[in-house]
Amino acid sequence: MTTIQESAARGRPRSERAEKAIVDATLDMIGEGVTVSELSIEAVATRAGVGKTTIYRRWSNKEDLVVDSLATLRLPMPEPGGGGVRADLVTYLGVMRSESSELRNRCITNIALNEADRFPDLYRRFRELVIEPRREAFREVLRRGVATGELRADLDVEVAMSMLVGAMLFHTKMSGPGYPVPDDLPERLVDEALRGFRAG
Amino acid sequence: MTTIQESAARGRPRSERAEKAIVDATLDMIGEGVTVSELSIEAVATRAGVGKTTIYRRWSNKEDLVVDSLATLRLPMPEPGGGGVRADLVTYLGVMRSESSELRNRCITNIALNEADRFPDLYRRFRELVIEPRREAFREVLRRGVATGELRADLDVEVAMSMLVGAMLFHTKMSGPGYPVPDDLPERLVDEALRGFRAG
DNA sequence: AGTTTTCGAAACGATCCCGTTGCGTATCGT
DNA sequence: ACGATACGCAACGGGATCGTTTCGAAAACT
Repeated sequence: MTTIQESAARGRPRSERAEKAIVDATLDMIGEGVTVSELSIEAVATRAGVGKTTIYRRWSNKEDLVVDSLATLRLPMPEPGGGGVRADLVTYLGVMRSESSELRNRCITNIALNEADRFPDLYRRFRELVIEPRREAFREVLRRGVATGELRADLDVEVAMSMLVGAMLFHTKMSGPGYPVPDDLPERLVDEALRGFRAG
Repeated sequence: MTTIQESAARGRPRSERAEKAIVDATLDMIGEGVTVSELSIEAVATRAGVGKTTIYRRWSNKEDLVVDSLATLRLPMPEPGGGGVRADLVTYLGVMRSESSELRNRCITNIALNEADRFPDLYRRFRELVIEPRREAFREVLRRGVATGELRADLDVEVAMSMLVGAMLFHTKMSGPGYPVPDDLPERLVDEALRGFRAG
């Protein structure tokens, strides 16, 4: 049967090592704040220690390279435990906080904040791939809180999420270099917010 | 007396019209999402209908041009009225919301969010000039609320501000194109937050 | 009128990046 | 071994922007 052959694969196979180096270089640069517009294949190749040919052989354009690179980011979304809404929210915000200091994860917010207008196609794919799953997980925590009666029944989940996530973003992105986000910010944020969110 | 002379000013005076056109072009482009790195003097000159010479004669480098341009942004910070904390907060967030749709004011968040890492010097000046005054005005509203007893005495003003401003930023910047910020978001945001902020 | 400075426009050589091609070498299957 | 493919590298012509310089015209003061 002509099933999907392993495609014969004659000749020298493509180097996974080179591929990883290319993706890593791409993500690192984006994480450092390089815009998609500014990101040059030439710079990626140099940084990855790879010939331009090796990149062009795999990706036909820059946008594809960026999307594929971002797609490799499988984010460590913590499994919400049974510790209640407060613990779950603190966990999620804690992940955001720790991620903000890691180069590799900075590219998430960098893309989300900077490229929406200029690369709508890239942004749309990125949004479905990375942003929405995380938002949904966050929403789910709040919805569960409402379901268990821990949170007010009439809580505006969307507004609540934007307050918590937005506050975290505000600190990680707007504090500027040299203004580290304090360790206990997630707790303080959640406690302050829950005063108004709680039922009863 | 050799006071600060009007410097004699022989020869043809510099055109204020050209200067304004240059600054306008700069702000417009930044508002449209052009990075400081990407901003080319050549493009500014073309857009302003001006020779490059005219720009280089006034600003020795791009960074100075950007800072000076940003400095012309005197922001319409609304005078907080006597309507209480809720009204003042809604007013401020409303300004943020309406500004997000104006090209000229988008450059504020664009600079604040994107350029901190790569142009720390520019960012520092921008922060002192634009960001801090606004934050201080916002903080002041909250502090006054605490003073009048309208808000809890132990309210963490910094956290409260980050929740409100961050939520607004979250909606204006992270919703992506084609997701307009609803008119009543400021009210909803403030009402949700005040549930936890209020005294009593 | 004469001097001085600015104006917009054009051109300079230099540098960067584009996407492609050719090269010699390396690493697979057969 | 041998053919096929991928590798890193260097070079190509083309385009954009850099910061500077030169130019003739315009606009102020003495």
